[in-house]
Amino acid sequence: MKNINLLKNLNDKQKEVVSESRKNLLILAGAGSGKTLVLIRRIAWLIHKENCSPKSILAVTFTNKAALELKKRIKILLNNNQKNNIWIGTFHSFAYYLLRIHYLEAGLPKNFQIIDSYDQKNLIKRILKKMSLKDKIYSIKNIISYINNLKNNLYNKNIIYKNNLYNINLSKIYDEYQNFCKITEVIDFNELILCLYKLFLNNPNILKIYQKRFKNILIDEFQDTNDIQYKFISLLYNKHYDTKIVLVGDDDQSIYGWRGAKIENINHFLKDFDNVKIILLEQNYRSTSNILNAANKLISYNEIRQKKKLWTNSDNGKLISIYYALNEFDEAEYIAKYIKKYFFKKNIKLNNCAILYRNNVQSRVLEETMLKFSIPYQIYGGIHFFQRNEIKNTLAYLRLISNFNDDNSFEKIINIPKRGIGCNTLKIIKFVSEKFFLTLWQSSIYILKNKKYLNKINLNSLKKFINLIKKLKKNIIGKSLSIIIEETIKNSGLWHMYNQNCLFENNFNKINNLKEFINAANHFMNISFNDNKKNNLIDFLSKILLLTDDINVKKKNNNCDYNFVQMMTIHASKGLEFSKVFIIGMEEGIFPNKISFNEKNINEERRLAYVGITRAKKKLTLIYTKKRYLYGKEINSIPSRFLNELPENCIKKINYLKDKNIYLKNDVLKKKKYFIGQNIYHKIFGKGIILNIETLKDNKKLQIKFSNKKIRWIMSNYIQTYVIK
DNA sequence: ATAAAACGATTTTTT
DNA sequence: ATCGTTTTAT
Repeated sequence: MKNINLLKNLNDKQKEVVSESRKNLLILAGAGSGKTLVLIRRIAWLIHKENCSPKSILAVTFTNKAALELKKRIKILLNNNQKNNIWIGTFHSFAYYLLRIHYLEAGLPKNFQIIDSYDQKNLIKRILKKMSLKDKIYSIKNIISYINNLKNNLYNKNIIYKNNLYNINLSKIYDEYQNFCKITEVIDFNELILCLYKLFLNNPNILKIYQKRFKNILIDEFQDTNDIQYKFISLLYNKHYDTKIVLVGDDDQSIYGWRGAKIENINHFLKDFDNVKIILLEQNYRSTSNILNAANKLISYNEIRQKKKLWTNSDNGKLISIYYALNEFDEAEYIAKYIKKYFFKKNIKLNNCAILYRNNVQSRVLEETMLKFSIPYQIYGGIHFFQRNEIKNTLAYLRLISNFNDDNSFEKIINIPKRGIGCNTLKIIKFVSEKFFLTLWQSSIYILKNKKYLNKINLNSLKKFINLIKKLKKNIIGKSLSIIIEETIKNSGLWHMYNQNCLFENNFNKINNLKEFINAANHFMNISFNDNKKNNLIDFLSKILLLTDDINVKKKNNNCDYNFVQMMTIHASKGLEFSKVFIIGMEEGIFPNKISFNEKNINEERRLAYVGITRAKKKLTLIYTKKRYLYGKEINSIPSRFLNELPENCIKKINYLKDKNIYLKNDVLKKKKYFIGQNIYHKIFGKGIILNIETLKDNKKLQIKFSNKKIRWIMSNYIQTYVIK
């Protein structure tokens, strides 16, 4: 083990990063410059060459996925199977872990729970209702950014906002929000980090323990850190303990400014910390010269940036194609035909091919077209697994069981499945809760005890609900997590509710998601923070919000394993690479997005384009259209300004428009016709015959008898229905 | 209390 | 177009 050469196959700059001794480092690592490899080697170097204890190393990543990858690769490099005590994780999981230990000093309840942005949104809606403020004026988006801003500025209300009525109300909403979190024992994602920051600030003795321990701090994706995270790093760093920080980032790939990330933190670091050495990793091992030249030229239109220029030893490669499509259907078909031509005929794995887009809505036509051409694909993103309604409902039951005072969850499921507790009953429960300063649960108990406020029927419904929750809670004792979840889903009536209408495609998926959730429970418990193997429900419920996984991948046309065209937003593609990349919708208003038509945001859009382009290894195709349907309207497209910012000698224009006009009239505009008795084929259910047709606004609901004799209603626009010619 | 109809907004998304 | 929310009708 001691013989591994940690500098093997590295260029000079990379070697410098791995072996630089006892200095604060700022590593500006361009796309495809071997950043992760270098980070891993550096960690191994610290342990083997500088005799640092693995315990002294804190490595912070932007996502759990990245953390897992880092852990895995370090384990392989260090070639040991035992736990190595290196702390690798996100800011949030680090904060969570420490706050569970120091909850008392942090002023948190022992069983505090975490709320995600979805819960946060719901909570704000409820507060607006309670305060009778119109959420059109006080938009949820503004309120969330107000809350996050305040937390980023350590609750200092005086700094940013003027004293007008609007801001006074915002401030009131904020107080309500914080108060509500306190009562129901929950904290949001930002508060996690802020709480730990405060804990350290107010308890120097605790801070000292961790300052002494973490003498090597490495932060990946530094351009994505926000204010409070930066403040936190500064606090944890103590030069008197010889702490050394390595920050790795790329200001050109900063695409999360809208979420509060501050590229300026790179400059702050240079100013605030002593003895910082900057190392540029500019040699790219991923792309051809043409692709890199295009990326460099494009990003040079951003004026304020750390000047950095990617270069490569590889040859020019193919020219970048720019295809001018008639509309989004033509756009998708061009890609489908290309894939058929180059990937199918030559038998190249489809995983090497990615289709990237600015907005998720753009994936729909792609999806239809891939199905039409029988090309297997995977879509990343869209609605997150844990934000699906059926999962959220299950979570709400589980949370209410573990904390009766969780008002958010209480309100969410009080009438799911329907049990005759409507908004009037809820209003009364709320009224009583406000009158006596009770949570919704306590208020319900009060109402039941005093038999006041509600009539007999409603009283009875409420009693049934309260008893159900009590029964569910009793039932979990001594059982394993997946059993708890399964029984909660079944006993709560959720399973029955979704299963009842299982004939509909939607509910069929929901039941499947619930099954997946039950299975996932065990998997999640295995990913624990360090050695903490406590398998209790409370820990699990917080963890799944922190340790989100890639369950939200949608696979279709699954002919063979691991062979799908990859489809995702450009944001989601960050950190990945593909031989062949298509970027679609290169049009003003779409990319750059029309909401970003101001200088600051245009720069971020440009960085996004830069990220997209640099995903490609061998061949890149950019597509824009003449016309496009968007939100039900046809618009004339204007080519994206980014297309004009590419060097002429790297690109090749393709324009088949003339031939396409005839083709379109005959094919794309023709709508499918269905009739009773027609034989069809469905991608999941197989062969079937149409029994009944119900016409809706623009699509049709088909009742189909499948070969297994089951009868289902299927929406015709679900496309999995194929007409057999 | 619940179902149907009208209305309206509409980027990116991880923790 | 589509999804979520609010209003209106049963």
